[in-house]
Amino acid sequence: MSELSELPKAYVPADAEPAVKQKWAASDVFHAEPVADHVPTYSIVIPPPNVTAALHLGHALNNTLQDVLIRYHRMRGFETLWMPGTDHAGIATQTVVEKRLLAEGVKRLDMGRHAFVARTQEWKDEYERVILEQLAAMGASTDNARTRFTMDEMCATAVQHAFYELFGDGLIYRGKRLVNWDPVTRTALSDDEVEMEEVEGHMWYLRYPLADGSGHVTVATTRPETMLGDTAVAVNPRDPRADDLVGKTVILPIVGREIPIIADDYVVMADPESNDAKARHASGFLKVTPAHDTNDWEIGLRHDLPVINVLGPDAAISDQYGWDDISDEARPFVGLSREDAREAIVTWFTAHDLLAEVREYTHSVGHSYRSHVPIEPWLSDQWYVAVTDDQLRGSAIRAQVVDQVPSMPDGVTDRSDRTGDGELRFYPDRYAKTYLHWHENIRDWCISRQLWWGHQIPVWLKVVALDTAPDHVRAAVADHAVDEAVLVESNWTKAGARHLVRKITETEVEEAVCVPPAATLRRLDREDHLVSANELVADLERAGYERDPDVLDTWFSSGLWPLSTMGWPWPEDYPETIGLLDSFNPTSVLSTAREIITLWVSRMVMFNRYFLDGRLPFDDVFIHAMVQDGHGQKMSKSLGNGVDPRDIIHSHGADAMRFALVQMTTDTQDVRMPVDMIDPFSGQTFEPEYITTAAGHRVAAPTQTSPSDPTKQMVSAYGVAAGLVEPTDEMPLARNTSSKFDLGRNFANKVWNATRFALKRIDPSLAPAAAIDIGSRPFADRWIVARLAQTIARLDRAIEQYQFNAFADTLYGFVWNDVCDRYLEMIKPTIDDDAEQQAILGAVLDAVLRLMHPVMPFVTEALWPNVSAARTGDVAGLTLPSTDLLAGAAWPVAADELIDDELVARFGRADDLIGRIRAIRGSQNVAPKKLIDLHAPAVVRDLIDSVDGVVEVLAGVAAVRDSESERPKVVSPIAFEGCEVLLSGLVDDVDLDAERARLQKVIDGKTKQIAGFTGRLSNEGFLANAKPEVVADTRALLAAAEADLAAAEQALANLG
RNA sequence: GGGCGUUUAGCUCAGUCGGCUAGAGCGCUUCCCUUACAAGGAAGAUGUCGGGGGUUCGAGUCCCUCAACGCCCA
Repeated sequence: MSELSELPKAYVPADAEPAVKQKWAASDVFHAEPVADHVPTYSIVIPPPNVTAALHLGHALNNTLQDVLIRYHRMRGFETLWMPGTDHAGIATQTVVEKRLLAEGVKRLDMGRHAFVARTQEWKDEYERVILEQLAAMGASTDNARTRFTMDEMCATAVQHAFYELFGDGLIYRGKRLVNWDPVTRTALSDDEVEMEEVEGHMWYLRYPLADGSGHVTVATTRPETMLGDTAVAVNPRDPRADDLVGKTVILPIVGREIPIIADDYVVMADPESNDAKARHASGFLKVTPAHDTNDWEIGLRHDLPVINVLGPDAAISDQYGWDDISDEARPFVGLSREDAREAIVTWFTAHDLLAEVREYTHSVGHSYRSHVPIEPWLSDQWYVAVTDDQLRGSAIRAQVVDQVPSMPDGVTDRSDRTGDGELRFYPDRYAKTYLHWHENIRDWCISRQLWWGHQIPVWLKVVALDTAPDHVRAAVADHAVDEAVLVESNWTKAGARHLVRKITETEVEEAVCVPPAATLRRLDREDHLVSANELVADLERAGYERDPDVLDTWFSSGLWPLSTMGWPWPEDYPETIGLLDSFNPTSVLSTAREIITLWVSRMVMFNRYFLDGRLPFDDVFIHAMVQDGHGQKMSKSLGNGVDPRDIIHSHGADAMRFALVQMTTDTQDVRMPVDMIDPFSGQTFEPEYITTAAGHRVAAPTQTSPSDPTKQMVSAYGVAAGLVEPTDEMPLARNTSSKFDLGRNFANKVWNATRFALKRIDPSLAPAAAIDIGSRPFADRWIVARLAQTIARLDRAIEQYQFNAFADTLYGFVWNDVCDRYLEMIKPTIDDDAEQQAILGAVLDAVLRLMHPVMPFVTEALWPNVSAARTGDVAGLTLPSTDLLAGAAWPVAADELIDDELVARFGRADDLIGRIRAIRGSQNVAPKKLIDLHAPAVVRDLIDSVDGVVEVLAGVAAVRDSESERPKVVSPIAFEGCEVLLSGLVDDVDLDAERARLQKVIDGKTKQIAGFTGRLSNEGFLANAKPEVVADTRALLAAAEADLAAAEQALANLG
């Protein structure tokens, strides 16, 4: 017995985890280096968590799954890279920092850009540290030396280079468009940052008088305040009233503007009987406000309508942004918020008897995912990526594997033999459709954000009058319409920049010069090669250019993540990244959540393929479940209902958390996680008080009363996340926990104790000389090795298919049921005197730790030195090379000949017999230690003999006798495989009535079964159509059931 | 409005090619602190597989339909 074997009686994660973490940190086992072509590699880039806040269990789930894949493949011998890092998360981080500052009474605008960015940087530093700590605490085996941040120098170079390339290729353009404007954060949002919410609003019916005084038309609108910007009234050409009215004009009330009535198919005709609420509420006349509604914008384009913007960036009525025919009547409305303006305008219409009607109307309104206020469609200059170009959108679709997307949609060129075409696979299958559908309906991507936190757009702008513009600029825009951009050659391009010009009005031209990153500029073959990046910028600014103040959408930088983290585009500038792209991009798999398919997966595929000649950023995309709280609500940073993984690690240990998360990960279902709290005063677990927020969410009340002492209070994680309370000494933070993790905690403890058992029983001085031929061993040893071999194969298959739940269940069943409940019990009587069995136990346990390691790295690594020290010999065919660290150990390999289905099946029969005996013992309350005798016919005795004492040990049988030659008086009979088996010596006096009742129950059950089988077998259709082996199986089942019935009846008769 | 899912034991969930005599963990009941483990062991009870219809020799599984819930997109 070694010194190491003195393990505590229970596994205490908090005692074991720090030392294990330290061991890993001190080694380079998680570090990956580029390798030669023939060495297999496996790689994942972490979906970089936002530095907005700490991670919750949703992140814990995703990162655990990645770590399982990473650790498994590392053990399989792949050169394995898991690239860690964090995301600056522009708008999200800026919003939380602004909120925090506001609480201190400081406004962003007062503080200035530089100071604000510095403050945000501090926030980022803090949360980056927290997040990396959380990842380490959960055991994530990331290559920490390579940790990146989306705004660090390496990533920033990639972002600027990518922008420069796309700009030069004509795939980035600037244009005046309606954007999704968030008037609170005052930035444009991309389509997928807008959340549609049902709103119980109104439909207002406004009368617009006809200019010729012949009456009026009634328009229906949910947004009366935008009427100030109306430039037409539209009617459907099929509407019977259209013929009369189209061509006439109306006088826009308040404003006095004369606007035309036009015909457009888009207009929904009024139909009070329709199923469609829109048609029921339609008046047939649509007010057209091109500046404030995307559909109206389209109508405006079709009919060449003026665009009159009546709102400012704060969504208040304004005459400063394109409204120049303001009337005296309209002037009082200027400056009103959109809400006040709505009220005022409705009042005005009522007062002038022009409000025909008001109806309740529920409709969807886009809201900012960040500030949660309604989005304002707003006209402004923004940068776009032309993702609808076939080089981007088409390439993203062509990447999909043929069996998931057999044919290309209209307008997309077919797949070719280009690298990456047809190689991208989604798991589960169905998400291939989500991805496809998104790209079918994609629009150009607005990438500018009016923020300070992020990658500032590397473009310098200048507006010049068309007649004073340089000749080459005038010539370039001559043939182009307003808003059509064109690339030109100029002194700036000679210096390495790229130069885009467009008319913004008939008399003005905007020049945009895109400057490459210094590292790119250095390498350019250019005429004016002496100009540095700084000088180029200085020259531009001297020439009157100003840098665009906007920053890029966060997804622009995260879209480059698999490239930028590996040193692209100039790895030689960062020597540690040389060779990474060749070895590890494409990465093996991207693991992420559903909603990320559109936000991120798509962009990574487009960018990676565009910049690396078709190469994919990853081969597989695995979409994992969403973690919900106990009320079925998604856990999210913004809702504040997320559970900090450190809370679970505190209550259950990292391994328990990981195991439970893996075990819950199925293909179809989201994970529901009822959350409890721990009373910091007593340590007691309790169910918190819940409240319903204004938005209708069920969350833990910000303050909670101690269940152990009603005078004491504590604050909830929700309260803190929502900024409603702060923990203090009197009111500490209550940690969360959940009984869902008990399973994992118990499992870790189980393997801990199984190891304790083995260490006590293995004598290292008794080492067998040679590798053990398992065929020469008793049944128990042969069986457990066969089960081990079977288990390895099943685990391999589960990983290959991303079936995490199957992986966990297979592991759990093997370790708990087979190794602990069966094998350890079987060998107890023999192990002390059997050196070979000790060696086999050591090998089995060694393999168990390896198999469990990807899911439960801490407890297995903690036990590893002890188990390694207790290895006294090998089993032939089972490859378990020794290593210092389990994290760097090889995945077990079992030779094919060790898989033995017959052995496993035979044990199944024996175990069935054992179960029946144990049931009798249980029902008669026979003491566990009391041995009984068993009387059986030859066929059963043969089975018992063939498993070498296993039945005797596990069922507490002293002797197996021939039931045909002697029959004891006091017996309990059971039916087994059609034989009557008798047990004696259980009790002094058998309760005959109880025995009869028990047998009668067996008889009833068997009779019912027999009826079922007989029915099936007497059905000619079954005999004719069912597969022969199914018929044979059914016959066998019937025969067995009939034999059991006969045996039970015989036994009943024998009882007298 | 369109799409994708889900509905199986009190709870949380498995159930692959249709062969099922429907499983697991927790919880519950009984017994046991048996020298690895009470975070444990042995045994036990609990099911209209959401409702209805269909295909099939056979449906938890396939099809249609209804209902409820969730997510994504518009």
